Amino acid sequence: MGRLDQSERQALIRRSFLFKDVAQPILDRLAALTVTKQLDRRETLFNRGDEGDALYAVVDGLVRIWVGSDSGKELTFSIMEPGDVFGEIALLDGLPRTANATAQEATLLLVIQRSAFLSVLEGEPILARHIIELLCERMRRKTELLSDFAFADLPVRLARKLGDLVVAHGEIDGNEARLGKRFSQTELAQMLGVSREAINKQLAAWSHKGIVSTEDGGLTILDLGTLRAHAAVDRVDPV
Amino acid sequence: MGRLDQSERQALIRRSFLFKDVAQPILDRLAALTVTKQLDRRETLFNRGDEGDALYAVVDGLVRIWVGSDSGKELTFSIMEPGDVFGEIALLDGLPRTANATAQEATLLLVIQRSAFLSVLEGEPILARHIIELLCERMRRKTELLSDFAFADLPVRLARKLGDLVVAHGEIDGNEARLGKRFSQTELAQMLGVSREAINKQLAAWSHKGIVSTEDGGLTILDLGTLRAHAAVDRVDPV
DNA sequence: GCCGGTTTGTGACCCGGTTCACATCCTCTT
DNA sequence: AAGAGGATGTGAACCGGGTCACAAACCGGC
Repeated sequence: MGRLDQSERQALIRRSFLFKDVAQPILDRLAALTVTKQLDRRETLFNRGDEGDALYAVVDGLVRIWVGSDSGKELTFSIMEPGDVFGEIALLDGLPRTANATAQEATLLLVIQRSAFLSVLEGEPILARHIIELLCERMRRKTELLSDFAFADLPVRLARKLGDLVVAHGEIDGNEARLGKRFSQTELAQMLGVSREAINKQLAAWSHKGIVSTEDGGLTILDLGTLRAHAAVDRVDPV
Repeated sequence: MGRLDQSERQALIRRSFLFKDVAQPILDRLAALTVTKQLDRRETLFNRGDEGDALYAVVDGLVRIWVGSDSGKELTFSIMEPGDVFGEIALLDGLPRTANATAQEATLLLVIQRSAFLSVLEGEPILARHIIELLCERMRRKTELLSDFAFADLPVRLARKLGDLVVAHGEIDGNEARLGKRFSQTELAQMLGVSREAINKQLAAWSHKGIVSTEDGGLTILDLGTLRAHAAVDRVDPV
């Protein structure tokens, strides 16, 4: 992992769904205006309130998007993984960033400057379409998150979150799935907006029932079916 | 309030910020494809899961956008008022509606069919820009709502909500503001995702302190300053 | 192979908000 | 004017999760 040459950057841009179907010469121009950025684990990329002058694409690593209260609690909105694009809101409307972004682990990013992106956006209606789709997708996620917050209790929310994480970041193997140590209990707690202790106790309860296991530090789902049944309780149809 | 003729519909469309700067002939074409729809108080316009084949603009009245859990609780995301446009998510991405929409009172809507809207969208980059801005604005609101949910307790959230409602739907008069009977305690509770009783008790507490009054059925803020101070506690800078 | 920082595990206690159960009171309808 | 359906006001009991306070295990680095 390190700096990337022009053709590698082009390839990366082309891979993102956002730039699918955009004319090749335009992509080349865009790639030329792109730089890369390396972040250490825990390094912060931007903070809520900052000016939003760039769009980012994850090449390698994980970036956590979150907000904090000044009593020190944190809420994680999402974890961006390779291929994901983020930072679009402030970039598009010119207002301050709505959330913080910090690298969850050592991370390599592709950085697209605001001016470069907007000039392409102006001339490429297809890009605008993709942006709109991206925003719609994000809206749906946030709506989902919000109704979970309002309606579902901890066991249900944790079951759902684990189900999602396992698909995105784990290895599923029949009715089992391994998440390993990718996410600490503190991190899980921040995703759900609850205390670390509450997560620990729920996992302990499920562990006794044989639904999950926390052997050797890593988290393993032993009974995905039952976990998903927990998640399905009172589920508003996934839309 | 009733049906509108072509020129009135044109005027309404032109008034919405979404169609600002769109070429006149295109607007005329769009207006011609538009119909109006009258809803009674409590009438539902669409439900979560429905196909999203239209975009709506409120001409007169109020529309509540909400989701429900199957244990019967409801959470109100927003109240659309005259001039507001809604229903864009499902319209744009072609997926099912993410929320329910019901008329809060007798309401007149302008209905723009999906096909008509999309054909204009294709040829008008400026409209795409406005859509993007609308979506960004909605994202910011939802982010705000979500962090309130995660971080703020009832008094703070209620103070904030009342502050917002008073600006949007009340009459402010120096340090006082009248909301009248526009919003019942049940409706307030649904906006915050808490029980009706909790709202009642908080209002009673503030009433004793002289911050609000619930005389003659309507809600009046007697001390806007203090209310806003409550709302400002632990406020993540409004972004 | 030991030391400091992080992560996990767990119990005791507390508290905000829910749930339940009523008592008014208000407002529309007929 | 009466009655019905909402909306409001309020107390008692309960409980999910938060907070606090540790103990233990683990992990990387020198």
